[in-house]
Amino acid sequence: MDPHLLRTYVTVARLASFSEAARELGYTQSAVSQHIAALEQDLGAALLTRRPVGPTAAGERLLEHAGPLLLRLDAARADVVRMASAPEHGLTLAVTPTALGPRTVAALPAAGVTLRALARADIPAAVATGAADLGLVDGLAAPSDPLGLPDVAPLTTCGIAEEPVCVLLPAAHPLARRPGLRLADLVDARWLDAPGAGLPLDRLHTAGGAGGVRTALRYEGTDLRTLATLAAAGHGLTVLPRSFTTDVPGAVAVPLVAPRLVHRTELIHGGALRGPAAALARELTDQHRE
Amino acid sequence: MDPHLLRTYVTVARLASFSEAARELGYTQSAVSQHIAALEQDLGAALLTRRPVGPTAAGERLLEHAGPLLLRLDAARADVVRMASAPEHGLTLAVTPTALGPRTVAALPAAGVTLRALARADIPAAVATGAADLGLVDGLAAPSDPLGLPDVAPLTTCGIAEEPVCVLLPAAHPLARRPGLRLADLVDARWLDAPGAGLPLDRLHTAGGAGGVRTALRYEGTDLRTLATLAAAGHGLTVLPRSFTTDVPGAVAVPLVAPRLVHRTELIHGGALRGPAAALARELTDQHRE
DNA sequence: CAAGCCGCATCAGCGTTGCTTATCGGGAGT
DNA sequence: ACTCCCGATAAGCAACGCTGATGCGGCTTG
Repeated sequence: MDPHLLRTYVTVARLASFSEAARELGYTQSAVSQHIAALEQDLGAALLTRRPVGPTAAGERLLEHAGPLLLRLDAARADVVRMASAPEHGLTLAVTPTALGPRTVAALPAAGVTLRALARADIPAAVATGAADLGLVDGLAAPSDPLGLPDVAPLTTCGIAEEPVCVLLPAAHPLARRPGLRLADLVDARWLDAPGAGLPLDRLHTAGGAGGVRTALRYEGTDLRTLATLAAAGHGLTVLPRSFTTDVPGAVAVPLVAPRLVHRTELIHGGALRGPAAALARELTDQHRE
Repeated sequence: MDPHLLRTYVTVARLASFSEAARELGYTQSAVSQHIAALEQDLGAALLTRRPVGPTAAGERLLEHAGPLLLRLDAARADVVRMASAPEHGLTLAVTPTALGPRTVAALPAAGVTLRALARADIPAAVATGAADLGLVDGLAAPSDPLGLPDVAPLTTCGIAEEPVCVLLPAAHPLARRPGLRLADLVDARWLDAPGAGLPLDRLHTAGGAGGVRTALRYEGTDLRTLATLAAAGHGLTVLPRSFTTDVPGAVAVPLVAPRLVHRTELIHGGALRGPAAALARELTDQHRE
């Protein structure tokens, strides 16, 4: 199974056309046809239906494998060349929106930094393939428990910050005066579902037990300011790390005391840390250790 | 990066010899030398030191990637051909020692079953590569929480059983009369460390907080009977799923009530379930649902 | 210290693979 | 029914990859 063949296969499957795939890959249509034929003969199974072009059952299966496989391949290549090439001057960070706490921002070098906001699931891939030098991922976890990240490649991750999480309530909310909230107090509440903002509610689901969390409004952007404003206006509750809950007019942040969850931020990097990336990583981990 | 080249690279690195690797792979020494040269040129980095032969820093890095990569490749091939080939008559199960509960044993077909006891970390790989049709993995987890398994390939897992865990104590132990035990009661106790038996203590570590679990005796076998006997003789405590704690002379099993952990068993399988494997999987999951 | 040997690199030769151009066959739209 | 579009197939050619032979450096041995 040549990765080359695999790549043309996924291209054909994506475009649903041999000729289109050939154009995109810079081959002739004949070559693509031969690639697919070679793959099918090698695996002893039909992978594509022709006319119309589409994956068979076995082909669907192969597609599920192909993505991670090619990703890992890129990751391996990137990781090795990174060790041999000269340390770069710039620094690219892949981050989830809520992973950039004030302390982290303060630690950034003054110039030459590129921030790339991504969905949390894409950050390991970005770091692995070298699209970013470092990744910052956050999430809800039990204290000192690691976040479970998809292992697309052998990456190193270490926690760099943990802080309490707060529930953001409109100031007029009956529970806004409480010193602390238990999730059980909020079983009847409506939530803001904000999958793009990095704090998925499903972690609350599983931590809170069987009761489903009901969502009032779904926000697909990544801007936390908007999210906080929505919460203040009473469109639903949301959980945020404490340092993000200051200065939200009309809203009150109440710490979540049960279940015991913290907002945890992890730094993730490949094997070779060189140049400014190494300096930043050292600083962030040292801060946490202190 | 041809997987072929990768395979010869890991072989050379493992045997620390070009000629030996050539012999094992059925190539000439010349071919192996060319393979390595091609890889090094492709990646633009030296991977091996010659005389003596050993991986460089970049080579070490590549080795870490190569294993999972080749595994995934095998898994993809196995998964696809499994969909196309005729359903087999036999049935191979990869299991951890404690994953085979009495209910599971009862559900096995009368003939044609091969059981393969493996370490838990190897079971996903065995299922992915087709070395086993189904895998049974157990572990300690919070109720209805999935076990975190290494995702070597797109596999499907579903829980098939959960049962309380018990601490196995010598009958004479001062705590043996208690109706239930908290882990906090046992901070001073000595434990049996049995990494091969499938219930690693480290899960207790993380669940129980910072305090280290001190081990009195390390048992590297996989036999639970021996483990139970050791516990009964006072060589240390151990945790076992309840159904494994009956009929241990001289020992008493006391349920662990805090932290709330259950012994969870999961069934793991690839994409194509056919023949007896499908029947068994259906039965086990149905039992659990009821 | 010198000779021999072992092991990796290099080179020339050759078979096979893999890509291209050209052509065929079949299904859909007009 | 004609035509267009798309994928399969055939022939040709270049490049790749393997083999066998040779070169060279280091380690062992007498």
